Amino acid sequence: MTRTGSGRGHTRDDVVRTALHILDEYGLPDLTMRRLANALGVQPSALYWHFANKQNLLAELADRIVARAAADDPDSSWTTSVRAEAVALRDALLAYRDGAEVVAGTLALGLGSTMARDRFAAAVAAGGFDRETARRAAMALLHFVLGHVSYEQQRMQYDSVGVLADALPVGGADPTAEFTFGIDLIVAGLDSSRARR
Amino acid sequence: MTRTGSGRGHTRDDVVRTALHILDEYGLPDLTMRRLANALGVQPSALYWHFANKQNLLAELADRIVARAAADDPDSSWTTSVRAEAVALRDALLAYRDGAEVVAGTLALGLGSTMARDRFAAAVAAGGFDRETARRAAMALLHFVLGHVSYEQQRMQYDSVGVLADALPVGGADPTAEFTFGIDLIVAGLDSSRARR
DNA sequence: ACCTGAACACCGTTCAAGT
DNA sequence: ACCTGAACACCGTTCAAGT
Repeated sequence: MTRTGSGRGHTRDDVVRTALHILDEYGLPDLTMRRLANALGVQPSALYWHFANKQNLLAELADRIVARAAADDPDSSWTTSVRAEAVALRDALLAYRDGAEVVAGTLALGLGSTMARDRFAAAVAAGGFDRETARRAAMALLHFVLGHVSYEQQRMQYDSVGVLADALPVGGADPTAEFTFGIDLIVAGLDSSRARR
Repeated sequence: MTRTGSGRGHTRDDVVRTALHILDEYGLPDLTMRRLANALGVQPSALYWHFANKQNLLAELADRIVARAAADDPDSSWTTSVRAEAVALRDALLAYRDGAEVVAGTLALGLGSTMARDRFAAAVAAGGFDRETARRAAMALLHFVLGHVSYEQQRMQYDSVGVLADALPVGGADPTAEFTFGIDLIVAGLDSSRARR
């Protein structure tokens, strides 16, 4: 599967694309180096020519997943553009099975997905906030988005396997509404801190 | 290690306490069933008499970690009590290595840590919000806290091993200030939605 | 430039059987 | 009530060597 380029062997890009395919089809727990090697028709050890370790591969996946997020609604108020950024990121994460967990898992390493934070920071900064405030707000938004979507995706998976704790219809039935609610809370918080200046 | 009760063998409680000790000492990746069995002087298979699987064990750990969070500042405004709840939860998560990840990982299952959400919901509800709003706000708070502290703890671990991406002093140097900032944002957002009614 | 073969040091879980 | 022994079906990673 996925042989590109003119040379004989696989490209780093081949590996990444096959990995993304496995991720989306079978989920993060099934994305093992051995399974990936198998899908490429190659020995597991071959993967270590392309990537130093699994963590680095996952960081690359995280970058590609986040890169798909495109909000771009210029000439709109900073609040609607922050909201648009959040929705676009959520959509990008939802586009791949376990997308949020992959991104969340590599965030702390500083390897993948600096992009998401930067986009949030830029959108907030357009509201006239200083750089430090924009950075902190971006992190808060990011933590909420990653937390929410991870939760959302874990639940999808769990109740497709039917393992959800019995007495728990507790979670609201409308994830999108809950997501919007959370984002609006943070945006409103920012806006009120702006008014107070 | 840790033998309690009158009978011959280990208690479920012994297992949990030993697991918590390994978690705190060596971190989540090193908390394996085999290592845990070893610490108890028992075969790995013996653990499956006490717990159906590892996931259930982790859920129990999550419950214990969260249970330590005690805010209890009665007769204070709902905003300060939400803040106190958040700080107490963060402290509880920080009390064990990888505490946030353990709790975050079992949250979606509905097994462990319903307690954290309920405490937040109660604190918010004291502000006179309807139940649905309180629930959603509680989830937003929870996602932020878990995301923030997971990030915080991952970074501690990573740069103790010296694997942090080189060009990345990007993260602010004061985690507590960033945490407070995020919580204040959400609380302010809630407060402004209250004023608008 | 890209991969094989073989090994090392691990995982979680099941299940019959023991005391 | 609590555990053993043995097995099953896996992991990520290293490293010399091959083409």
